[in-house]
Amino acid sequence: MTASINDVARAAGVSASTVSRALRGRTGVSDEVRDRIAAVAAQLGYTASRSASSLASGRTFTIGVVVPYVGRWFFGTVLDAAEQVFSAAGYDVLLYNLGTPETRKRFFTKLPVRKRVDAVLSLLIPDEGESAALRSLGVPLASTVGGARPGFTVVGIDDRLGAESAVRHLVNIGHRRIGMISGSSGPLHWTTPVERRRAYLDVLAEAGIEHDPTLEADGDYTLEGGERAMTELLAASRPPTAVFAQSDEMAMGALRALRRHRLKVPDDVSVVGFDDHELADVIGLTTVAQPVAGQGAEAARLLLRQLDEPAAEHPGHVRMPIRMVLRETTAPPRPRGPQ
Amino acid sequence: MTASINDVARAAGVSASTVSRALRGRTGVSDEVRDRIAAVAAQLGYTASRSASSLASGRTFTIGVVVPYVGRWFFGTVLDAAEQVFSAAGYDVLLYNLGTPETRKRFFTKLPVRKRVDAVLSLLIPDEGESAALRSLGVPLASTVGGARPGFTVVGIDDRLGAESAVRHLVNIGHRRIGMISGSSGPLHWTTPVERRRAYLDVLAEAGIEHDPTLEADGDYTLEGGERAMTELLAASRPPTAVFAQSDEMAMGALRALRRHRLKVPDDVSVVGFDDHELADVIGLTTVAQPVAGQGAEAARLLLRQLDEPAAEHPGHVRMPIRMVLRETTAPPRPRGPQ
DNA sequence: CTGTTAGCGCATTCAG
DNA sequence: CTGAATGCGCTAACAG
Repeated sequence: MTASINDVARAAGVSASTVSRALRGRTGVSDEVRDRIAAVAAQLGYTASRSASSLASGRTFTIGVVVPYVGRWFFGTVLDAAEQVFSAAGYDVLLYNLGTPETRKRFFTKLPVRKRVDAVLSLLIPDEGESAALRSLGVPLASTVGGARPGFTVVGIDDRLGAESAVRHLVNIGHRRIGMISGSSGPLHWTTPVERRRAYLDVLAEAGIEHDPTLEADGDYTLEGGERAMTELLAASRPPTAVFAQSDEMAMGALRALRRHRLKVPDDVSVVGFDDHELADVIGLTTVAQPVAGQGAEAARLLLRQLDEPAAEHPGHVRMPIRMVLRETTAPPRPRGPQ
Repeated sequence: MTASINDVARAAGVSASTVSRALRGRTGVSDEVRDRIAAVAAQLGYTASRSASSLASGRTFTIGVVVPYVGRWFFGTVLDAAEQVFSAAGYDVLLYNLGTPETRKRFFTKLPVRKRVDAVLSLLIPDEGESAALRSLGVPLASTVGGARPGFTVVGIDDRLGAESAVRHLVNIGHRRIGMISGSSGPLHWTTPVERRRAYLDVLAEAGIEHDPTLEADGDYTLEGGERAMTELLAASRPPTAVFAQSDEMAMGALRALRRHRLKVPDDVSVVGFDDHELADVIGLTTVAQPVAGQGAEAARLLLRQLDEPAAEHPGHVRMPIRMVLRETTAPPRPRGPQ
């Protein structure tokens, strides 16, 4: 089949170990021999078998990346940035897309990454058991979601602060009936929606607004879910004049629902999202911007650093900055609300 | 470290080969022994090392997927669908994100997938040299983009037909000054924009409309590119009353540019896209819908089939259906055009 | 049905 | 600076 290290050794008139040393840039090979080997290898189209070198060295030069759903803009963007960092450092990426409960369960019970990767980057929040499973791999772990977790380097944002800015903005421009579309359908350990909800409740309380449970709906972090949730909210006896959606995709779903109900944004209802999706600007969506690609790149970098300097001290939790972006989907409520 | 096959063998009181056979469901192991081995393996948390088994068997149970840009909706969606098919069949996915010319070049010269994968799915169109490089791997190849290529199983759509529908729609509702935002900045072998442009020219000719080169601009298949391109078109001495964008993302960029110029869509300018992006509906974009996830899943399935039955006959080119989706960004031109 | 014997292709000792 | 030996963990023949 394809050339092996012995083929190269024979053609270059040296031993296999010399080829191995030469090609990996190890010291102890004369320049002349190194050049000759490089030339022969190139000519034969030789590439070391990753399986064989992993087996021999114990290193795989592969990073496992676990994603809840690659197709979603947020995760695709994080993955994109992380992959660039990894590949620039010579690592390959093994992708695990865990969209359904079954695939997720299978992944964590079978752990196909065992003995296959040097580190794992998780774009989903593992529960206790899943965390333990990952820790049992004995490799560096990082994550770009959720709060601090033992054994993980977590790169994230201050969800509480972000959500507070969003809701406070609505309060500041005069809204009192403020709804929320949350993304809480996941397991309990998924802290993001919990944090954002707490911020919502806090800001309402702080503004002296009584909390109305009929103003909350679950949007499942999807466009369709956001649309359904908004429809629910509109069906309330006293619908909201403003809505905080915990993600831009849900906010866009809400906008669609509003359009279907022939309600004007922001005249009838204001909408604020979270993320600063690449299309938020096209739509004119007011939102809380977070560095999505930045978090992926940073997490990847921290992971590589752990691989390079296993002994050094490594941060457990890094927080990246967020900022409020005002666009055209929010405005003061009408003198008298709809209805 | 972690348990090896010998640990399991010893604990179960059998030989390593029996463990190997038992765990892989091969025949020739008594049920009693099989159960015992399974129990011991589970208890020890044993998973076979992929490196070792690949080295011994020659199979990797890994598929290499080459993507130009994971963060883009189109590719993320294709990848998502393909990954699901692969993982359901027990294959892992090695992801190569080739966003820049450098990473792309490095990938095709070093071919890190050599000896690492059982098959390759390409979501980008390789040029002649790149195709040859992939073919040299000696594994089944598939692609979801571009036209038929030797050595590849290509799953795609009829780009010509799709583009014709889009432009014809604009002609049918009365437009005569029809611009196009293309995605042609890539290398020449990228046939998609070429096909779509030919369709554009054909439909214009068929309608007796003279082609005006100032009505064409390159949008680079990105949102920003689409915006720039639209801005260019608006600067023409006689700007278009309708625009065909070769992708929804460019169309969205065009919409943004139009908004910035305070032009109404579709009153002042009609816009039609291509893809049926998940947000096209939110925005009300008229577009040519293609089965994006469907193409990824189908390509993955065909690849697996080639792996299962290497000897059988395999299709070289599969075309999936497309359809025109009319929404709110297209309408007949004003009685007298803008200006 | 099960154990024994050989490698798979490479990295890593250890000599020289 | 270089080569020879050894083993990484597993699978695939071959015996029994």
